[in-house]
Amino acid sequence: MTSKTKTERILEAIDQLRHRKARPDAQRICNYLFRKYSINSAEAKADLQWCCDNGTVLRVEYKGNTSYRNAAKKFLAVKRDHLLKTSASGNKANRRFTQYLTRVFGELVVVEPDYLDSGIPGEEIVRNILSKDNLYTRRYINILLEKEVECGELIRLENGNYLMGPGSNIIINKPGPSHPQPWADVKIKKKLSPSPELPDSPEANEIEISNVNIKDEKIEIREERKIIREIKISLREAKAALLENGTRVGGRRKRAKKVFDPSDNHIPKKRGRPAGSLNKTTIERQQAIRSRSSDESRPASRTSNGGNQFGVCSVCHLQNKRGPNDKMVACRECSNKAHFSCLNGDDMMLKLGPDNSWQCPHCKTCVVCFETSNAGNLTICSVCADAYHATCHSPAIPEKFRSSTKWVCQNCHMPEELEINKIQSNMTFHRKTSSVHDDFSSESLSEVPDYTPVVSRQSSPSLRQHSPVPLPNGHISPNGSESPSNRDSDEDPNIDPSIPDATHWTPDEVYQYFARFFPDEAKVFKEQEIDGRSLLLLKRMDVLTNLKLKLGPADRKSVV
DNA sequence: CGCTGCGCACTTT
DNA sequence: AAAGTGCGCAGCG
Repeated sequence: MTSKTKTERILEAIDQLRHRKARPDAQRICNYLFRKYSINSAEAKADLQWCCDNGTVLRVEYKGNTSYRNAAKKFLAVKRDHLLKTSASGNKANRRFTQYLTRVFGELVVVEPDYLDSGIPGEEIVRNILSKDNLYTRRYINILLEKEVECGELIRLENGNYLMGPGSNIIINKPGPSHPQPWADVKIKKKLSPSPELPDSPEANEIEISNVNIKDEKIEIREERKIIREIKISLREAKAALLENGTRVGGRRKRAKKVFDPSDNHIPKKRGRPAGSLNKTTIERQQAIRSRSSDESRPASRTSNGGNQFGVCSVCHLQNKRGPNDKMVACRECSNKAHFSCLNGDDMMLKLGPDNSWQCPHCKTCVVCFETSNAGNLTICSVCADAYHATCHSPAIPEKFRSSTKWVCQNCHMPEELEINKIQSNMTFHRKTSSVHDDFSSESLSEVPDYTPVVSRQSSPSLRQHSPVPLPNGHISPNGSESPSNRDSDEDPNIDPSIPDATHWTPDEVYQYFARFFPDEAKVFKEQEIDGRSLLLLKRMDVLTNLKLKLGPADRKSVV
């Protein structure tokens, strides 16, 4: 088994030690690797460090000493608890079909072990079922497959192929002796959470979904992806075993417990530490050992904790920092990392999100269907960096924008009625036709019925038309001469009264206002001659894309 | 003597 | 409360 990767060897060592109830510390892991693979201590430690850095192994402090954990198993346990709570919500698969499917999987996997790796194409499943009997129509099979995916019995991989989900046992009916074969029973004790939009059962309604926000959903999706990775790893192991001609893999058989004197059998044998043996002296001893060895252990732990700052950039493939402030950004989904500076290019697939989180091109998913680019080319919004399949976006993304760096998604797109030209022409029109409000400069815009809803309420959530405001130079803005109480009567209570009314500001007043907070950026408003009204018409997209402001990660927040 | 299994106290979830 | 952890002991080769 020298073909094992270093990660596999390390994980094997950890699993073995855990199985033995021995602490999986560096020393024991090294011993194990030396015994089993003749790997020297230095190399083993380097491998262990490598595994810690790439996240497959977790370094933990437990009971005062350092242990190493199989990250996958750690994750599975946490997720299992979480999902046990959530899986109570209805949405059951067709039990009969699930069993049917399980059998089909077993058969197909025996014919083609690679299916354990790549998943089974839907068409192959359909064909197999159709060839057996006409219990199901092709259409119905597809519907049932969809349902299996939704309830987690089946998993659709990124390539569109299917794997049996964590809730099911693949039964591999291998010809030959029918002795139990552990590898033939691929069990992963997990349940994928049901599709969020599905549950409509009474139980599901009891679940508080009002607090579920987008962030939670994204975390959920990320975790589900990790589960899929776990399943793939487990299946790969099963495949390896299958290819080994059915020989058992894994640890030694447990020896039968020997009872030397049957009369002893009922007497509880005192083993291990006596009660409360981990007393103060033990702890103190451990602390003493720790403080003695802290000089050697600290650098190691620092390396692992600081792992985010190191690693190879998946864009430029360099390991080193490229400048004093060039941090590594980690992909939200996988262990890929990239230099912050490498993500500022024209490649939309490498764009950071507005919250500075990043999905590498491999993990980038359509925000509608959550499928990756494997399910079709993704078009990235140049404002919010969300990705869409052309047909997932509503309306469908026109062909000419599909590889464009200028496309803006519907969420970020300025509504047509807000386009400045139209508003301006609207204003001109209003000026000419209105007999009541013919002096625009002295009127609050909020009093112009066909203008207000568009501009003051929608286009500028942060700057209002109302309330007199002391300008930077001390004087009150023109409409401040009106009685505030008068205007407040028709005011949106959601608008913060501390936000000044910029309606009638001159470009210079706009500049002065912003100069107090953003002395450098404020110049842009002066250069562009943006007066109060123009300012109110600005949309987030304009600020981000048209003002030529240098919007670094921190700046973006303050502008939006 | 080192590896392994495991009872049970302790810790974490 | 349940699950995870690993100390410390005993058996084995």
